[in-house]
Amino acid sequence: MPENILIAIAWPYANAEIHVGNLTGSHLPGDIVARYHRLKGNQVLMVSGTDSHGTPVTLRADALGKPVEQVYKEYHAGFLELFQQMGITYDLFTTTHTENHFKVSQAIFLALRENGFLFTQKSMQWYSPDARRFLPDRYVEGTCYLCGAEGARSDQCDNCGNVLEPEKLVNPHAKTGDGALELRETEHFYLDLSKLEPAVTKFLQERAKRMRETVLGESLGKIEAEGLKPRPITRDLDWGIPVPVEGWDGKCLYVWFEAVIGYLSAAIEWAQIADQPQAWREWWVNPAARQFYFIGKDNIFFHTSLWPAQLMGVGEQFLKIFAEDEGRLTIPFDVPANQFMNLEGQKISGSRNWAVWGRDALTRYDPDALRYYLTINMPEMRDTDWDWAEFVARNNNELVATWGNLANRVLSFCYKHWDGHVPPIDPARLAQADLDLLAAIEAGFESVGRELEAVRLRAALQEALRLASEVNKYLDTSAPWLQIKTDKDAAARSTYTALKAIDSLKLLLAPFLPFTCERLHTFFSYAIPLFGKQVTEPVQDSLGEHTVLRYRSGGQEGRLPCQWKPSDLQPGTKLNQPAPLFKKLDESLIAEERARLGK
RNA sequence: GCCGAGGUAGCUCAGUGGUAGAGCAGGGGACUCAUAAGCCCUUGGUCGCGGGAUCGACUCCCGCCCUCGGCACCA
Repeated sequence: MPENILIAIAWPYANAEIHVGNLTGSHLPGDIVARYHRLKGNQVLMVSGTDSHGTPVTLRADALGKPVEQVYKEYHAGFLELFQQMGITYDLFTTTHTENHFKVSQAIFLALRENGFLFTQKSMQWYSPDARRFLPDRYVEGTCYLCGAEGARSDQCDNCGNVLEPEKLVNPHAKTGDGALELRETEHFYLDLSKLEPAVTKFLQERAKRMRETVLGESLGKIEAEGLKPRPITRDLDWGIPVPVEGWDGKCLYVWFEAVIGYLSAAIEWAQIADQPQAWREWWVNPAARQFYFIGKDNIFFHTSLWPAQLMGVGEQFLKIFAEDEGRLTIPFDVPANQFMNLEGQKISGSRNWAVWGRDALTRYDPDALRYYLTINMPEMRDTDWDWAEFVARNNNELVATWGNLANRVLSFCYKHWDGHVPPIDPARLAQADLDLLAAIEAGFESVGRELEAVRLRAALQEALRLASEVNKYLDTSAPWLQIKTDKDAAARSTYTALKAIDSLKLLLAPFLPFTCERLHTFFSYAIPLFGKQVTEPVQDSLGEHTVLRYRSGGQEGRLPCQWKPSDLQPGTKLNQPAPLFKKLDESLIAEERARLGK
């Protein structure tokens, strides 16, 4: 029976391009797991969108002298292009600036309020009369009242590391250059996380066995040590989602509160666009649905504590308010957060251009070459490093040599000697060695599948590559290029065996290397593709127009049958002219790429 | 400062209370279907440092050093 799998991926913020660290951190692992479950025939919904609200976007817009909406839309358009080229197959990639997301977020807010998890509190905030707005603490600097260091942020001093009370900061001034600041009173809504702490603790304990050490330590360990404290969830801002309460004009829901709600609102928008308006419930009002959240380590708190607290806090109220219906929202199954990827030994930094940008890299390298390196080097347990020499070495020694060359050597040998057909053998006459190899490869559907289920993607890819190596060893032993000189039937059997093994490996590798596996799939002349197509389309609502990225499955009813099973390659099948799947990379590019960094 | 994760062969990483593992790189060999790829053999490590309980630890406990993240108004 097909399972419902929600693949939820961190929402990229609309003030920077996406780099390899972002890709390997969340978008790529999410896509790999989504493709695996689609191949298994499960019902997958993979969603994310551009986080378009909040102060950083407005500041960026001010700096560029452009309207905020234009700025977020420019980044959004770039994201859509990247995901299509990289094969990140979102069922819906939307944005937080939609009428639907506004409604859903406001309903969550009201449901939490109804259930008594919100309260209001007044506080003093720095206000810029010149800019006519309150400034976030992050944008106010001054002298630390504890250690005397200059350049302390009003909420925290980077010199002594202490958390500061903003109103005590000495000589405060705006980082953005606005004139004198004054303290003004303001009022905000707070989410009373302390009331939800027992529920969050239970939620984490129930998942402790499957969650990564890094994720659990960062959340459960933290709560046990410090507890959960109330957090403000509104801000003095005009770019965002209005607080749905009378008399609260000029205030918006704070971005971290509303951005995570996007996982739910995007599912609802997807259902509307797909013209099955109730379909989102299969992932969101279904205790059996499994939700996976792919994020970076900087985001752990928001996804393991805050978002579950919001979901559990709304109880049955959300569905009552939003749909006049009954039921509870599904809570996360796992949050396989990744660590960070550095670049040539240093932290990735957009402002210093110490980065490998996704769209730029794709102008010079094939998506599967990038996907391979980003997966085999994924920061699952600890930070990893993108090193151009290693990229070239792994591409040439592993991807091309072990797998690409294997597919090419067998296909071209077969194509040449059997006139473009799979050797017409009698499968009943296969030798023990042939059957042993096929059994070893077919066990991969279990072993690779087990790693993918547990979201251990490096291990899964390593296992698939190890199996490819088994086929190389088999070929060396059976040596069909020698057999064919003396015993063409024997050569036909070993070539058929190797072809069938490759046909199975193609599926095991497809979640990781979708473009080349799809191409290999066509060499075998299959009628049904492995994967569907990505399309963009405009959507109109009361806020205007936004463009979304969607995924269309290649199947008749929008879904392909289960293909995650061993090859059933028929002797005598017509093949298409094969060609190498990957390119060897020249070592000279290492120096070229390194020269680009930091400029 | 506090909390958390990590520090294992030249590189990237896996691992466990009982004589240290893989891939790549380095060295040697036989072969030629293949993108000079593949296959076989092989050299590398006092498992961050210092103590402790144990018959015995890389693995458990304590202390320290280094790297990274978080610390709730950056997402």
